[in-house]
Amino acid sequence: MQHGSQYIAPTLNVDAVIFQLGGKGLETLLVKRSTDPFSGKWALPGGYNAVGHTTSEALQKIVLTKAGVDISSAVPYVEQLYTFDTIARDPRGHAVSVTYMGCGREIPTQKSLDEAAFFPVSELPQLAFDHGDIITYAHSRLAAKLTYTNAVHALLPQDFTLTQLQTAYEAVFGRELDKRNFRKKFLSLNLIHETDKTWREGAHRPAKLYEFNSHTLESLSRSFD
Amino acid sequence: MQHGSQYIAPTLNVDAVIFQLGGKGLETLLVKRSTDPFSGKWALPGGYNAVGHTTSEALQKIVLTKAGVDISSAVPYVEQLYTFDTIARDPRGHAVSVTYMGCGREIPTQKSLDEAAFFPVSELPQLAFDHGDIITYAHSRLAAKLTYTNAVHALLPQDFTLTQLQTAYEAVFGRELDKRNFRKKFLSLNLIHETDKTWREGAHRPAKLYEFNSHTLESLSRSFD
DNA sequence: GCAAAAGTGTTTGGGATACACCCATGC
DNA sequence: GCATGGGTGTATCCCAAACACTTTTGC
Repeated sequence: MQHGSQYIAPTLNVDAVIFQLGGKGLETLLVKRSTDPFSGKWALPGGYNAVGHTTSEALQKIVLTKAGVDISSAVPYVEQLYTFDTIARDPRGHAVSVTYMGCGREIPTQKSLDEAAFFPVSELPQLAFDHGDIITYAHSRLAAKLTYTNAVHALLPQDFTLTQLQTAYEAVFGRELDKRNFRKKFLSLNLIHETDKTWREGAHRPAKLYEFNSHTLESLSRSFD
Repeated sequence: MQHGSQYIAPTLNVDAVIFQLGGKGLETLLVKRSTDPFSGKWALPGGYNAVGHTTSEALQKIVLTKAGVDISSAVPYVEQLYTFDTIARDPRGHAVSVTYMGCGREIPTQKSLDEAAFFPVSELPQLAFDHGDIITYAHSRLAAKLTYTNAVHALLPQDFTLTQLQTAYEAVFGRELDKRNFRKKFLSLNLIHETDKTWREGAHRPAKLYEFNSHTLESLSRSFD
């Protein structure tokens, strides 16, 4: 097939699954659609990717505009997820969506075009398009990433307690872990070190605070859980 | 941004990294370009994805036409790899490429538009576009897949010897494995069973032939190497 | 002193690794 | 009988999993 003659490209979209931890575990950012199709339904923040912009650039701009979230400052870990391309996924016509997955913590949302909110992945509303599938896929990918990389750092503050760290893993994995085994194993990976600070909260012993040695993504020497 | 006003989509391409085992280890399918850009250079089989066709459909058709390889019959394992989208990757203009990785064995190539051949990944010619990066990425992904799935089956015949199986792993991993440990570990995964056939070849003891219990993709209970 | 979360060790079983010789065949 | 690749077992170490009590604080 030659370009130019009668080649027509499908629409190119980008969509983002942005995770953070909240009171009810892992949450994902959604926006309420105000136009058809799926007007009134919640959806992943996303939109058109025009020629001349990379998918990351388009994503950055769209998520800021539509959901009021600035990925470059508030979402330290972002990776491309998968490209969804079934013909029928958008009732307006063939649209290929390059999806991304990102993680952050206490992500601030500015004023935006659409109403935006974080929903616990365990209590998602009805979703537009195939966005439910995309979230499920992103969740499983995040769980996998936590087992063989230091990606958790993006879900935690700079200084964190071992309990917070364990809670992050439990929220993503959806199951409880043994405290003693978790600490022994994680500390043996040499990814984090103690600080001289402690965290006091409530009527109980204060917790030591830890820091990651590096905030760049690394593969673990042996996989975790 | 609204569709319709002045939205123009980038060109959508698909490209395939098709692996098989050959005399010099892991090989990948390339086609020789006969037109600019990169005329005369080797490239991955790929081409335009027009509206109305999924990327798999487009891939299927393009690889058959340009390289003479019928994916549906000769490439039992195919998965989507990554979407490459840097603006400058195609000198003709912004083209987003959805790439796929596939594995087969003794893949027949029919007559095709372009000259097509398998090259050992250790001896690749100069490649067009960013196709060298794509192959490197596909190779690392394949190695990872072999550690946690039964995907090797796609590189082997229906009946195979344990030596063939080990050789397949060694070719993909690029290093040698211990024979006794390999056999003990692989057999303990319960993915394969002995047949009553044997393989005679050369002046030495004949080898037992094995079969996979299932040819559908499965995740291993514990990861391999 | 009591409630609440932080912190800490030992035992046991199984898989990972390292390693060398005998077996069945063709010529 | 000899060359060639097929086939096999053991000892050691480390990691994974299971499991319960003491410590430090606020009130």
